[in-house]
Amino acid sequence: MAATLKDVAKLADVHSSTVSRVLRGNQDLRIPEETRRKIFAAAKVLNYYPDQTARSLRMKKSYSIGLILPDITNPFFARIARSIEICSYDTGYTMIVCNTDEDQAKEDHIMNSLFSRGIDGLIIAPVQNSIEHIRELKDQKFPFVLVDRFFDEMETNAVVSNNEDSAFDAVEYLVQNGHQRVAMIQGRKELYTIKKRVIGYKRAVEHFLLDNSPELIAGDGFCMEDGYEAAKQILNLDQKPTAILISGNLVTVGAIQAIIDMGLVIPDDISIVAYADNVFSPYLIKPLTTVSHPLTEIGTRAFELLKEHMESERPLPYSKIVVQSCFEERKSVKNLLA
Amino acid sequence: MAATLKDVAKLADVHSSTVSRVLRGNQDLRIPEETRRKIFAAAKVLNYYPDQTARSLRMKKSYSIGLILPDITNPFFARIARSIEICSYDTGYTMIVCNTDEDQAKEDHIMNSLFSRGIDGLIIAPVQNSIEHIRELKDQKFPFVLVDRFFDEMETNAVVSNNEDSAFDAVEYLVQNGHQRVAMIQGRKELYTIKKRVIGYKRAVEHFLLDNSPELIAGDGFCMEDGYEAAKQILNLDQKPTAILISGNLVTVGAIQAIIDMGLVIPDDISIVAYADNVFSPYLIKPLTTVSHPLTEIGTRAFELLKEHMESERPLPYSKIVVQSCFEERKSVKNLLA
DNA sequence: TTGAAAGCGCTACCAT
DNA sequence: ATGGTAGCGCTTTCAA
Repeated sequence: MAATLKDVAKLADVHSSTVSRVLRGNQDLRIPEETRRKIFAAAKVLNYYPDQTARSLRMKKSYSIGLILPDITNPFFARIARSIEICSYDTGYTMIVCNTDEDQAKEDHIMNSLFSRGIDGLIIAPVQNSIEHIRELKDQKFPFVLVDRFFDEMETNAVVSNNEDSAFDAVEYLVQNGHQRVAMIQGRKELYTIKKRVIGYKRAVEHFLLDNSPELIAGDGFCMEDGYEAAKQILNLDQKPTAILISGNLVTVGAIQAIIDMGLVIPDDISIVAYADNVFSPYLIKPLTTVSHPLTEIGTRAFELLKEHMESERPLPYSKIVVQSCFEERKSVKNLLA
Repeated sequence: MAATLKDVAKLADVHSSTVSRVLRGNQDLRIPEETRRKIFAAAKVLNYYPDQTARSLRMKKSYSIGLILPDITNPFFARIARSIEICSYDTGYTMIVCNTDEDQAKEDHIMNSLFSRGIDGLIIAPVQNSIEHIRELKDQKFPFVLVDRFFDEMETNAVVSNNEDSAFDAVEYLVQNGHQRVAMIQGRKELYTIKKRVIGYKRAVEHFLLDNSPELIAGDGFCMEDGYEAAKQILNLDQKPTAILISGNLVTVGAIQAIIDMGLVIPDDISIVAYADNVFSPYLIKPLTTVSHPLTEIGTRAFELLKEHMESERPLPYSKIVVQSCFEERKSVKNLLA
């Protein structure tokens, strides 16, 4: 059995409240060196570690945070989770990760379970089929930060990427390389980030007067098969595009596979720009021009923002932090003007 | 503020202990339907959720488990973590994941922190630079399960793969395809699983009377660069091998890159069998003959074993579960006999 | 069938 | 400078 404060107190021949004070290191109270020494010695002998459960109950603070993500198996979220974990570890918080699989009911259930466990704060990439439980967080003034996703209709803390701009920029880059017909394989349509990318894409198409046929936007879902099918569909159009903007790691692999299967060559026959994570790129043999997200920064800033809100006496104003995507030029885009 | 038992009791006009009994659903006590109804109604109205912290303190059981892994960012461990999380979620446990980065000091610290949080059990892929803290778990009769790694000198619960056999089998497969000089790029040398694979490889080399030059074993570490360097080194030997057995996802990518850079073609010039996870394979464009691990099964069985031990009244005997690797034949091995 | 009371281990307040 | 004590919210005996 683990030693308790009382055990230490008995061994050091003082009262348990004194032990608590000494071990918590309350500076302002001057405690004789002799007493401190006795107590530390006793704690050492008994290998005393404070019972966090009791502490949490008493202090109404658990030094733990919740992290709710779609799926930790996705390298994108794994990397964000990891950087949050590092921050938590460094500052004495314990992080509890849960996965929703994009299931709203599961998200609701997880949130309740985390609350009954007394988390001090929450970081969440919400499913976004419902907004009520998030609104309740606001109402309760509970500290939380959204990551990767945002509710445009509601002010909250959030750390998100500039998806709309990065999609616009990607198309602009293709235009500068002489492309006039640019397709998009979008990934899961109803997702916040995807919607933003599509908006950026459309804005660019309009702005640069590109071919705006609706068939140029295809795909739904994040599996390899989704990418494979969408690419086939697009490349079988009468008016084939010269370039494709692709969203999603596995979608990209699927699309490349389709291109190979159709006997086409990147970038000679078709140019590619992909939203693909840096964690993912090493796994690919083909060099790829990519738009990627600063995942470590997203995690770090989300944690810092949360910490600020958790440790503030009074409610703080919300911050929406927009991090910049990173564009990396590699040999998957042909310059048609050259 | 969250509602407490007392709040519910007041609203339902009964004592809090009665509420506790009813809400815990103690069957054996017959409580009038009327009372139950009142209590459930009150709980509903107040949106009551039990305070797990208080419950844990009282019951000396937290319904939480710890999971200590090298790095959740590694798809191998991410997949194991995910399957354990699913099991936990389904059975009402909360899982706390921590990463060691293969740092023994960090592992020790994490274990203490998890204990002071009152976890009921632990699943761990240990760094293995030290064995003392694991021995202590045994001494304390604390429920724990090792995954992926094992201490040959100590009996414990564990779920591991048959690395030695799978390496032997992989070499045998190459022999059956006519290969007589088989190299090995080993990954991080001092790792338990790697040592086992090397033993299996060496046993096969001896058994099938293959070229046993020590230069045929190369590499140390799990980065792409490690794989790249090791492959170059091996392929620059005077007596080049005809096949390589590679350990590690990124190591494999690095090795393939080196092969491409040297102007060689797989499998025409060099055959490859890789220890690569199924989660990883989709990311590769080149088809690869692989040895992979049943990650979901590893996680599931580890959790089930842990649960058995956590919920048993008396200490149970330890189980070492060996799961079978999966060999998948694809077009990266040339048949020299054909 | 239900209420009263003790106590899990800790911290913080009030004494001295 | 230190001890005593109350109480966080819950479960669980013991009484009635």
